[in-house]
Amino acid sequence: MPVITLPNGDKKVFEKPVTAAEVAASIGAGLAKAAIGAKVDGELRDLSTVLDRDCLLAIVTAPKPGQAASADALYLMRHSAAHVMAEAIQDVLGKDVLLAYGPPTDTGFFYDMYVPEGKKLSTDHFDAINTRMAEIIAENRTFTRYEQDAEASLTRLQREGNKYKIDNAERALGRASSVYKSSKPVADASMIRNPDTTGLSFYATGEPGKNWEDLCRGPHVPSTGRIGAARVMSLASSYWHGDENSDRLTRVYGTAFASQADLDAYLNQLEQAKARDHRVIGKNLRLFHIDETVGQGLILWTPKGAIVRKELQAFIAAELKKQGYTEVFTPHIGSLELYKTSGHFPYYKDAQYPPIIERETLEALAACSCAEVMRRVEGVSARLAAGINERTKAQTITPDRVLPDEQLVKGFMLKPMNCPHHAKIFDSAPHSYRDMPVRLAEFGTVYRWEQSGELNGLTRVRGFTQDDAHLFCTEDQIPAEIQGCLTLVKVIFATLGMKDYRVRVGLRDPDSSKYTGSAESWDKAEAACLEAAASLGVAFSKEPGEAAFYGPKIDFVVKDVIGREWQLGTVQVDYQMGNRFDLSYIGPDGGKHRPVVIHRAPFGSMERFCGVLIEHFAGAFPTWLSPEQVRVLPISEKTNEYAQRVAGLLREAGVRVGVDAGPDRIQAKVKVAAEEKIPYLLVVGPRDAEAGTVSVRVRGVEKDLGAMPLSAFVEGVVGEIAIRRADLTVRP
RNA sequence: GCCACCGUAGCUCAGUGGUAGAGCACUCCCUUGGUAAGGGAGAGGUCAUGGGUUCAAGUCCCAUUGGUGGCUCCA
Repeated sequence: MPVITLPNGDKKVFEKPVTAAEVAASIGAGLAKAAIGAKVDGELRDLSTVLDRDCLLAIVTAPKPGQAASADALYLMRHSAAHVMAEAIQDVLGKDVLLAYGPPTDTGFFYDMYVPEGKKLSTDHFDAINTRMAEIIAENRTFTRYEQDAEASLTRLQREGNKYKIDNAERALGRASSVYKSSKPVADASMIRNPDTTGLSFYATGEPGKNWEDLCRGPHVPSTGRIGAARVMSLASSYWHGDENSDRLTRVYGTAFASQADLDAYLNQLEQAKARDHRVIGKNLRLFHIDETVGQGLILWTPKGAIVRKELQAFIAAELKKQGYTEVFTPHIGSLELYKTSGHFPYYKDAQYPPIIERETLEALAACSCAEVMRRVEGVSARLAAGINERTKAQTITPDRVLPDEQLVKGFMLKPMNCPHHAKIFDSAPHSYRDMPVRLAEFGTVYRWEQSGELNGLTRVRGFTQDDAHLFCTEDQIPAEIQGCLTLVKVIFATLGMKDYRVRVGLRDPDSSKYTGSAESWDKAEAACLEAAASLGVAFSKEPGEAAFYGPKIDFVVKDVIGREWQLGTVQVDYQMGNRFDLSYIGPDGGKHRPVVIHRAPFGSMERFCGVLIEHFAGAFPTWLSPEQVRVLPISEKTNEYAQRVAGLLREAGVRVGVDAGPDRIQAKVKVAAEEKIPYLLVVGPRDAEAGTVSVRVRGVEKDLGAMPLSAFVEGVVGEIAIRRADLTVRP
């Protein structure tokens, strides 16, 4: 006698077990018709799920026309559409395409599959796949769930010869995989585990034994017709279980929506996003250039982009000054020994440009074997090893890396981080506890050997300038310093009108012993990070196990126009660097103490941050950031002279101004300037020349706003720039 | 780095084995005008690079290089 509690608190009592569909029908015909799934005690289930005990039940419905679909409804449709797409692909390419794993995602779904040798899935197949998917949806076949016990299931999968599904099944059953030795955990075992029985569930799209079937945990919509609209989107590749040593699979992305209109709107939105892409805008507005002859991932800042970057940097620098930072400059390279001391080399050598070795040394090494060269480059002196091992109280440098001095290869590295240089600056003078914290800031350019496939416009590059600083402080000062970093973030994001970011607080994994520093220190630092993050007023997540081994951290993450997340900045507490570099300050007791170091680059790099800003503003920067803030447009060449006078006055006032003195008509000049997203256009003709006025047109306002005295305009625009206003406010 | 796709004028792109094209931008000429393109002419190419197949290659094949989307990675 199940008692079903509905979301509004109503209770319904049934004499015998009922399906969720029957409950929906008992509530109303309209609900029954709209129902596509059920949420039982918070878990998404098929509508056909039998309810045989007391539970909370919410019916998941397809949205009415014009209404937004619920996340649950989209999940059901997309999970179901993944089956439909898989069937369509097998119809088009053949049954020997082996299905592996096909979950819903935020914007659709994908299905990983193995395409046998000799066959190829390409975008040329998309029309056929889409057509077939539409047919399957039109056939409105029922999603039929049935269960088999473990042995029968495995026997069946063996017969079908799909090792991926066997692997899935074994993992779902909690057994070690007999097919794969991958050390990585299954991506999401719950996708296929049947929570109710010890067996496994299968779904037939139609009749079991007759129509297409797949091992699947579910749930699904009742029938294919309840998927509003679906289509295949793109091809990519993936590894089985995300393990690059495992099989390479073809990942087919698709998406589904409750209606064709929703799908069209989504596709349209993707189109729009493309126009906001910083790579597109950067090219159109001539902000930056990447040249293959210069090198992958190396940004050439063209004059206009250089202005944006410079203004942004000046803004950040001004805020740092207010917070008591002191600026330093350090070179782009440092000796190998420096990075051996910090530990970056050779531990992160794969992520760095290879060492720069002097010509004579290189010639001497020419006779050595490759392995010998590596050994001599990566080796350290006995003195250095002893020092580090003593200070870190561990065998940080193993004996096999210690070589006699004459065998060590000396050389330099392009710096992958600024901290070793800054540590050396700190160490170059004695420090009293009275001087702490020491805040060393530098827009420091670093170089990292990112994998070529990861490079992306301004957001992932190989040479970039961090808004870096290192705060050398006492343990007691950590909370205030972290708070200061976050205040800076708040001020700058607020000025730029950026609200769409999230914060991750990386905490230590309590089970792990890999961390350095005492438990009490960690507790305090973690508490300080959490408190500071909470004070920002945006969403933040605690991420246990995500701390660096040397301390907890706060990361700032933003999304680009196509939904990819990029980490901007980070604030990291570091208990280790003081040891590696033997840093100290004199305490009140007259003795030496280790400073704690806070690494902070809240905006990450100027490159990535500018990329994000370009997308944030869609290239329409506020006046203070705009490469060209005002453009004067003479009506005809007869007023060119007046236009030049206007421009001269603005330039004298510190405004970046241009003049379009060409032979075009005013309509053409306005159009061109609008496309270049210039904040203010001043149209000047004989009337203005006579009266000493300018006719103002403001970006985003599609008409002439009338004339105003030139002096008033200058005053207005200069004021707007001075306070870094986010919007355009000067009006006649 | 791996997989797939792509690379034609400064930009956006057409060109399915037979004489390299369009629009915009650029230069010049006409037009001297009041708010999203007035008109005309001209110039601009080693079709990413290198090799191969072919009587003939932008087009087909191989390699390299760069880009895009994913995967993996990201101190």
